[in-house]
Amino acid sequence: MQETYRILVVEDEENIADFISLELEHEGYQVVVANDGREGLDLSMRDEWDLILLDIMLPSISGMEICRRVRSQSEVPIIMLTARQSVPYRVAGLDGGADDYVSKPFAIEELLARIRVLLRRNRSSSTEDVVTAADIRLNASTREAQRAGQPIALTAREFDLLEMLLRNKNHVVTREQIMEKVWGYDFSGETNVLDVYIRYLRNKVDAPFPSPLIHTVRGVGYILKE
Amino acid sequence: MQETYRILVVEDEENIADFISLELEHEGYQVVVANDGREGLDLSMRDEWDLILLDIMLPSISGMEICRRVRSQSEVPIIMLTARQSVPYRVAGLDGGADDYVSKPFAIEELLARIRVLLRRNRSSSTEDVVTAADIRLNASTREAQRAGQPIALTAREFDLLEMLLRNKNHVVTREQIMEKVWGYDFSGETNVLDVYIRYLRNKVDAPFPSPLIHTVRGVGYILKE
DNA sequence: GAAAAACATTACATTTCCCTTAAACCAATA
DNA sequence: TATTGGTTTAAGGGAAATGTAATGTTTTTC
Repeated sequence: MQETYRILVVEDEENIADFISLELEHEGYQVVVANDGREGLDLSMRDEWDLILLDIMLPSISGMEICRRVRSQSEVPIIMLTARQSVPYRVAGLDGGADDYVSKPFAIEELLARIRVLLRRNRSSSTEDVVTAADIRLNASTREAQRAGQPIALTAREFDLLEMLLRNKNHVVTREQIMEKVWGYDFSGETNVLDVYIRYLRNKVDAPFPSPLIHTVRGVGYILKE
Repeated sequence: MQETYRILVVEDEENIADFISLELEHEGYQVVVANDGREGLDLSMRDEWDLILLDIMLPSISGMEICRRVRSQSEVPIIMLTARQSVPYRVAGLDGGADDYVSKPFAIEELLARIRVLLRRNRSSSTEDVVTAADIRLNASTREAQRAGQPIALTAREFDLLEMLLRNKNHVVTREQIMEKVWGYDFSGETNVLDVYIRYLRNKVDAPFPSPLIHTVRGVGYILKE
């Protein structure tokens, strides 16, 4: 199973953003575009990106500023984009925490190659453990959960349960399997904790959103799917 | 104690090799030059380098070939050097395993910046003396701590605990992990030292500042993040 | 279509976890 | 030995998480 990489493009010039976005999507990446610095900062701070393409010249907040802010709390690869040819800016960008630098106008093939380098690198070294399905995203290393970008507060048990369902997305998991994995082996016989916790999860994960993801398979267990 | 980085320069044009070598040494790097492909291959496979600068056009064996051979058995950062402007060569270089690419003629400052990026990256995985997160700064060798420039007096245990949290910034660490790492393996069962020391730390590290960095993840452990 | 089974829902009791404070312990040093 | 700074234990409290039990609803079975 091939993971789909999520790339954030922060670029105010629309024709360039469109061009990049189109090319990246053609390569099979999942792309989101932010058209100004404020939006870029907001989106980039959510930890759902495998790579960020950042224009250095932006209205409201500069790319350098965004880069610093992101770096303070994440190791996500960042490529700076800029029209400036001047060396000092390149140096500042790289020293400011960016992983690479491409100056406009650039050949799209080179940009794609540099993206491949950074993604390849992170693939092996990253310690983050992110599990996704549909628009749900669990980060096991920070134990944060979100759906459709919205953070969801989960207790330890709720998180474990959702994680289990997520790791078996599109496959039914039996009540027994869940009880063993989430509650531990020798859980005293008659109990309905699972039902209760499924409800807790549904309240938080399904109720506020249009389409439910947690489905019960009567007589067997539960399944998470769209 | 500051580590000295060892850089291998594989470059056949002597005046360029000398120029680069001189600049790198001026920056405090330890430099070895190989003047042709054969020597470059031997050296690059033999010794332990922190980074390799590789000219793509070499007599006897091409830089690309060396790059592939090195990659097959090491993750050492490689920067390709070349006179070619053409994009396909750049792409081939990057996809062939190089981490970065600088085309001649280049500004030395940019080359230096790119070297810093790659060295910085590799260093962060191993254990470093100075650990930072947000506006916190720990120096493990002098055991000094500061936040927002303000020095903070910490006891030995407090320092170890904060260091552990810092080295795992943005990742939850469980109470068990902390107890093992900071208090040692066989710590007698029931105790709440950790809670107490978390409080001490919060008093010194978080309380005097606007935004807290130490967060508890109920049922799991603690996490340091903004 | 009634009874049974499986699951959903709700309120409530209990437990666990963590925070806080103070006091005890311990080792180094004056 | 007295003092001091650092470390650990102990105890109490509060809030959140967890599990129970009773009741309601839906689906299956006979």
